[in-house]
Amino acid sequence: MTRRQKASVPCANVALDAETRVTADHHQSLRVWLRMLACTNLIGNHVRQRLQAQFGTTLPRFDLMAQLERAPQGLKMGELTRRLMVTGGNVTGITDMLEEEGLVTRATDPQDQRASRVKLTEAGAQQFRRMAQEHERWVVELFDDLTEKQKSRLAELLAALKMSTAQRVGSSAGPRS
Amino acid sequence: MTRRQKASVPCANVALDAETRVTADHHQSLRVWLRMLACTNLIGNHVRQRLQAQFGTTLPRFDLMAQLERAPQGLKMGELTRRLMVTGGNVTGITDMLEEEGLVTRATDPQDQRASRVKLTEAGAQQFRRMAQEHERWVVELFDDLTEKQKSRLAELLAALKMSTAQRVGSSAGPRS
DNA sequence: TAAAATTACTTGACATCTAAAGTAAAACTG
DNA sequence: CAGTTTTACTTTAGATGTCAAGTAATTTTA
Repeated sequence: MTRRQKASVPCANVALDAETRVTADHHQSLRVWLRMLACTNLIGNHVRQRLQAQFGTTLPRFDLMAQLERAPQGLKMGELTRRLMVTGGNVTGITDMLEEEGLVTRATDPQDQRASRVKLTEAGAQQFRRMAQEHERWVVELFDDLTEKQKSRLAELLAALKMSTAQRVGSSAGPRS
Repeated sequence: MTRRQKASVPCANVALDAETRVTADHHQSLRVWLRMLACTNLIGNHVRQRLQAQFGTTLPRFDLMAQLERAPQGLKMGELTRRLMVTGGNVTGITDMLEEEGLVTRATDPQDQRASRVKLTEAGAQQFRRMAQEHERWVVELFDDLTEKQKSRLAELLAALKMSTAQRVGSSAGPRS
């Protein structure tokens, strides 16, 4: 699979140090990954529970609607798949649900009979706006201990991590079965 | 209407600034949250696909085994539920699977007939050690563009975020149905 | 332009996951 | 110490997720 290019150790005379450094690096990266996962779980669980309690909806539905809200002309299924970073089958299922609930519409693209364009209905847009407002409040509240500077720095570092990661996940990156 | 148009400009500016600041803060927190979610999805998808391809197993199974590996005396279901930040029913299901595969054992706690203690079998421990080694390699590789300093800072900021969040998710924090 | 390959999406089988209800043992209460 | 409540876990129904196979339309290719 992925050939991990063995970066030649700069100073060969410190093999032990290199080994130690590599090990420390491993633990550092793992620590960051696990900590980030914990944060994501905490926040995600909180938001999910509130969405269910206050709006009777789910996080995946909210996420899909959020994408559509930024694209008034609608999005094709493939585009949704890419943006939500989930597989196509999944997007099909969630779109089915939202369509049944009258929150989105699916219309075959006249330019390409295979594709369909998904749009928020007026009811969907209204519901989303109400939810988005609360959603923002919840997230902001959870970040309340962090200063503006800390949030800026965190945003920067996560941008760097995202680029580092996206560059390396290659073709097996997104689940786009 | 015919009132003196005295709307003190300084005051208005202050109000506007305050509003602007609040709004900016909202967007900052949201930006960080969405960026973190993107990183988590990228890394999680990558790891999941590799676990499946190279070991024929899944991320939830790996995570559960990882918890057991650090607790040679075993863990009770409730403890696993807490550590994995998922609901009890979920842990029951995954444990069932791992038990069928002979990777873990479930033994009723003699002190408390309701509870059961879950342990890695020798086969489970062996398989986990093999997987963990690769897992570490994958994660480290994805972080490769970040310097040690950046990773340290990221770890710090995520620790702060985790505390800020954990403090506020209160009773509805973890999914411990 | 007919056949092959690709693309866009859906379907089906199955693994997670939650929320809520169910079961049984332990702890608490009057 | 009987009755209630709590705790630990399981079960169930339903939503979400992957992966792989299927369908149909578009594009490529020979």
